[in-house]
Amino acid sequence: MKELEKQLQEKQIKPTAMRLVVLDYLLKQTSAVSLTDMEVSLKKTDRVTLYRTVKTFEEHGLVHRVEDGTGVTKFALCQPDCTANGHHDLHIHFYCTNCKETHCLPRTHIPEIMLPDGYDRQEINLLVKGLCAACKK
Amino acid sequence: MKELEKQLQEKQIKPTAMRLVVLDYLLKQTSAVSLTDMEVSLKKTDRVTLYRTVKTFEEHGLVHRVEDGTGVTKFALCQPDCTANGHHDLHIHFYCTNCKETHCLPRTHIPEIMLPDGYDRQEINLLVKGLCAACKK
DNA sequence: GCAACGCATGCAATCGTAGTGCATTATTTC
DNA sequence: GAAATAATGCACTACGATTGCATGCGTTGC
Repeated sequence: MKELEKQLQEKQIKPTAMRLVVLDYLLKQTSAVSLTDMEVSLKKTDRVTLYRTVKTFEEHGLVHRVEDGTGVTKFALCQPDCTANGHHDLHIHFYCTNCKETHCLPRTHIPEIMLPDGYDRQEINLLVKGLCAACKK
Repeated sequence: MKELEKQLQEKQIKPTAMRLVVLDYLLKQTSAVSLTDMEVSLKKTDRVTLYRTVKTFEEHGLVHRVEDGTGVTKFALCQPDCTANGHHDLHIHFYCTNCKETHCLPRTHIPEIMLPDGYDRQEINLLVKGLCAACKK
């Protein structure tokens, strides 16, 4: 359990009981989760507290927001090199149209994008939809 | 005005008064619009009717859905080669963090994406966030 | 040890968008 | 022109995001 606390403190997040529970939960996930997912899995937790917890995590570079086109915001743990100053999650997000799960594909990288003159890039979001490896079988 | 009707009929959409108004509005836009945008601009229109109108348009390949990470669905006219059988809007969508507008960049194209083994691609969504040409000045 | 402070938590409530059901109106077909 | 079909408008529901406020808890200074 000390390990969890350490992870929070490395990101300058005070390790409260709630936060440890949420971090522990996130570490166990294989796909990005919505607030509702968390709320259902972690009984006895208030939705708003979860909302603020992941918000804190996000602000400190521990989780990143995943937009998968469902209109529901999902969250997943960041790569270790993310900080409060900026996220570096330049990987592909994959939404499976069958199982409805959204996976981070951290081994992938986003190719160079050419923008028209005058456009200034700050962030890139690449979402691929299709069938995941498990559902394709 | 006959021109508008023709555009609808080419996509097998019956040209009603409402639909002509919506198409006319969409043709005048330089960025993707939300239902609320339409509702505000087109007075006297019911939100649900708009909702169903763009849904019809989408099903017939006249408009495509734009996901810009704001959680609000936006719509923009398709390229001419889209049909009811499939959209071919493989261009970049650009969300300006300053003016909050979302532009289609039809001249761009999405580079080849390498997915891990087992993943089956059906659709790609590439969203770039930053400053648009107008806001960068 | 305790008082004061700040931050975290939980509850209630609000807001905005998406979506459905149904009655009414318009349009097409014969 | 009447019947059938499709489109429209209104009422209402569902749900996620978000804020305000009161309470709880942990830390610090004395």
